[in-house]
Amino acid sequence: MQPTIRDIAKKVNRSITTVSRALHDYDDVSPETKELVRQAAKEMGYVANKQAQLLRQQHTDTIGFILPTFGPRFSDPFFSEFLAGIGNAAAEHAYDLLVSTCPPGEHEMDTYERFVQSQRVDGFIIVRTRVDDQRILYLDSQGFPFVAFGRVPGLEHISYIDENSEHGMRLIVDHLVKLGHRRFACIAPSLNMTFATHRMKGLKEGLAAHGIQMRPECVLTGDLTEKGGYERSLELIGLAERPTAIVACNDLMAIGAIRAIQDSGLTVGRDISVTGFDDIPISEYVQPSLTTVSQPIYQIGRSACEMLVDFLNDNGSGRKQILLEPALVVRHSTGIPIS
Amino acid sequence: MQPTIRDIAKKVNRSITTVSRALHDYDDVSPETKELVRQAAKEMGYVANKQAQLLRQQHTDTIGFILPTFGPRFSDPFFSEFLAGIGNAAAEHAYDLLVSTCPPGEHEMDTYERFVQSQRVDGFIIVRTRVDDQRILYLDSQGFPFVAFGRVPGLEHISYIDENSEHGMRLIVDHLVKLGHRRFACIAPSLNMTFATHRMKGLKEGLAAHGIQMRPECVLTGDLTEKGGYERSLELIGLAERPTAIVACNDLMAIGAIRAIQDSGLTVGRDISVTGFDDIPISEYVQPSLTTVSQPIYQIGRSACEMLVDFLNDNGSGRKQILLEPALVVRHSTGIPIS
DNA sequence: AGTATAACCCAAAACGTTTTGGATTTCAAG
DNA sequence: CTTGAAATCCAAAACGTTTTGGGTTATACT
Repeated sequence: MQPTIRDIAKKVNRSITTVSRALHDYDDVSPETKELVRQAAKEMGYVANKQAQLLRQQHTDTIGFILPTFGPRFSDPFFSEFLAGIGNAAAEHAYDLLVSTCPPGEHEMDTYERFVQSQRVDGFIIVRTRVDDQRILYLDSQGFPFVAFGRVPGLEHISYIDENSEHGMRLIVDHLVKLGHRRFACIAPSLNMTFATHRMKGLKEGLAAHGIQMRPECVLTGDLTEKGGYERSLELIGLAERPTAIVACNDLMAIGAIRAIQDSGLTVGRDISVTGFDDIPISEYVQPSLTTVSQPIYQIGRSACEMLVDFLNDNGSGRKQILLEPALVVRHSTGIPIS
Repeated sequence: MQPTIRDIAKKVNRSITTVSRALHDYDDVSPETKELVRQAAKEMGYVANKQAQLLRQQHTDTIGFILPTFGPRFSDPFFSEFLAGIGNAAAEHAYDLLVSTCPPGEHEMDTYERFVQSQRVDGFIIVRTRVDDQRILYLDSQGFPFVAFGRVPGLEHISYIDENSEHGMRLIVDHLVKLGHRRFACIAPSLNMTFATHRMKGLKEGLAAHGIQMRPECVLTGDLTEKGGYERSLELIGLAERPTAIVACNDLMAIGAIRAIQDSGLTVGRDISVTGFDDIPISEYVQPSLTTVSQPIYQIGRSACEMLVDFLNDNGSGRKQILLEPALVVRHSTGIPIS
């Protein structure tokens, strides 16, 4: 059984008040008493009961993060890196991280409501914002603290960190156009994710700037997995007027695309160029290595967490919106089109 | 401000005792009162304050999981899938998941001690067991509930779930030998991870069964990342008597190996065959696709969590050791050696 | 001597629950 | 009418902290 503050009090012959205050270094406790208490606490292996402490203090020192898990084979490296970021930042600021998993839709909001109403967490980190994002609408309406990775249209006041996907996509387009590409295709995620809208906007505007337009049958939507990228790419390859460049909206789908092209007997970077987005570590190792746009996912996780912690402590000073500039990473999945 | 049980009591003109008991469906509350209370609770949007509830009940309904994060670019798909497994299982049993991140070594034990002593979690899930695993030694000595993914030598009594890596490796060896391979090399993880010892044992015994022995310079240790696999493979390729098969102890390193072979101007599956271990989703999509051993990571996460929950509820009946049989997945990174 | 100040200490309340150990009422049986 | 049991209810204690609102003593100053 863990010793309590009461046990220490008994041992050192002081009141529990004094013990508590000694441990918290209040200055109405004599140095000798403080030393005495600290000594005893250490000897007895005392560690404060967090539940009790937090109940009294009326906050939780924990931040919530709900993983939007899609299928059972949920293995997007994006998330483990992001999680590492918030986890480490949280640990540094003595916050705990309460993680829940929940597929988007249906019971998702129940999970959020349960967490805020039962006062289990002080704030949330929201990832992959959506267009009509119920999670954010709800938290915002409740005045519950959160920071989002991703903007959400129509809600400019919320705290977010995001990368400038429009710009990232323009970098990709410029790169491909410079290589000589004119026939573009694209594999987009479902457009209710805001990052998808930004990437598509950047893509279309980038192309428009060069007087290029994608034909409607050339833009398909995939589910962000390799499998999705693979299947959509086969469709694109089968098109009468075959595209020379497939712009995938994330690396995983791009990797699927590479594979589809190879399975069709074509060569990536010659017959068809492929680009990704995210620069997950593996994209350097696939063959050919993937031209993509890098975003510092770990760092974004860290920053998101730190923004939230700042907010919880200072009650909301500090910068609330951050937009990161991405960088193009040219590798070998893109080349001069042969046709 | 969330309403409390006291507010409900006032509203329905009963004591807080009765309200509490009504909400918990005790049978010393009249049906009418129950209905009344429930109605009021719903109207007022009452949700129990979890901190208070748990303080009183002297447990936490949360399980702890500490992610052993190596570098900042921590993006092992293994972990996101495993996490999804425990997360979903925990949610189903109304447990929360407290996740912390901590690089192995140094302060790792502090993190564990803090969690158990501050009574923040009811039990732990431990992943990637090590040979002298301080975490397990500590938890076991404290009688603190946990289940491990991975056995640990000398501690047969602990609750664990593991897959039969020895067998998995023997499947790989048999497959390669049947193809005609005799010159094997291997990229092992640090041998203080128990899964590494099992896999190496399986590998060596499998080879021995065919009268094959690996030369010492042919077994190198990598850090489980693509990068590590790539670098170690370059060394192996540079060897005077070049191996015809590189057995990597996980998929990520295998993917690095594939890349290294290709960068050296050789072809995978002809000049050198490569095998992985884990069957992460991407291994189906690299080129050539990876021959590997599949283990149901998501399911293992689920089971580990369920074992722990069972233990916490029943106080320890039920099966405590599970060993899963892996399956060989033959793809295109292995073939008949040409030499 | 009286009083103000500083230094140190503590009892009790509070946080929001659950549980303990009855108390009261009702009603049927004796 | 008394008794016992069943059906309802509740005051208070408890969980382990932190905070409030003081109290006591010693010292220094007028």
